[in-house]
Amino acid sequence: MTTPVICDKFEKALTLMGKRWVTLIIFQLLNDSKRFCEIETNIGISGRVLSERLKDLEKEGIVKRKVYDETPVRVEYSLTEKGKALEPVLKGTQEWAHDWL
Amino acid sequence: MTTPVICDKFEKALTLMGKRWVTLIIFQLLNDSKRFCEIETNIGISGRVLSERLKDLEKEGIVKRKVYDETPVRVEYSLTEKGKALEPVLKGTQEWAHDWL
DNA sequence: TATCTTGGTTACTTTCTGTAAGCAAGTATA
DNA sequence: TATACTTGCTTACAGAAAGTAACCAAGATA
Repeated sequence: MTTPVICDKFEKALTLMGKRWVTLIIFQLLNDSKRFCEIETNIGISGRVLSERLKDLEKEGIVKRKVYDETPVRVEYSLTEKGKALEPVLKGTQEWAHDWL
Repeated sequence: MTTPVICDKFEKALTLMGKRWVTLIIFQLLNDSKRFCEIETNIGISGRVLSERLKDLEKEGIVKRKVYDETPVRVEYSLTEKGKALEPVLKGTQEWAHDWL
């Protein structure tokens, strides 16, 4: 008989944010939109996984994708309101890192 | 020529917290110490990985381990000050989850 | 025509995680 | 006495996730 220990929404959030690269990607987009290759080189993620994560985050409504039909094609990623609302969490982590690492 | 985009400490924090199960384990210990099997069943992690994570977190000074020499042996895990200092980050995530999920 | 660009995708390898079994060392049960 | 039972692990193996490198479209440039 296990008792429910954690709220579903909170558990989902923790699982979502706990996936590798996710917080780093969101942090990249906090201040301005960025294109695929910028994020890729900035955080050192492989293109295969970055593509996967951006799709997931878009599906979650955290990131939005805008295609500019230039040549070569330009794709800009940015945060939605839901994504921007994560700023305090990241800032909190930043403070903790500053104080304790 | 890539510019350094993120502070080392912050990146370390994000990588640490971004590892699977880590935030859920810390959340388990926020209010009281727990023994191995409690954490295991509460969050549904495998014993193999829980053991690995607790060792890492102990090495980082986030979790402390206390052995009670009973039979069968009892081992209690709790947060250090450094670990407790993560509470605002988890609370922030909790609020976000409440507001946006 | 050959080459370069970006934002992907695909196939393959390596690393990580889950599953199940086993272990020590006392206690309780038969 | 022998067997089973407990916790907190560890080990061996299998499956899932991530890294690597090659490739693609489609237009711009040399």
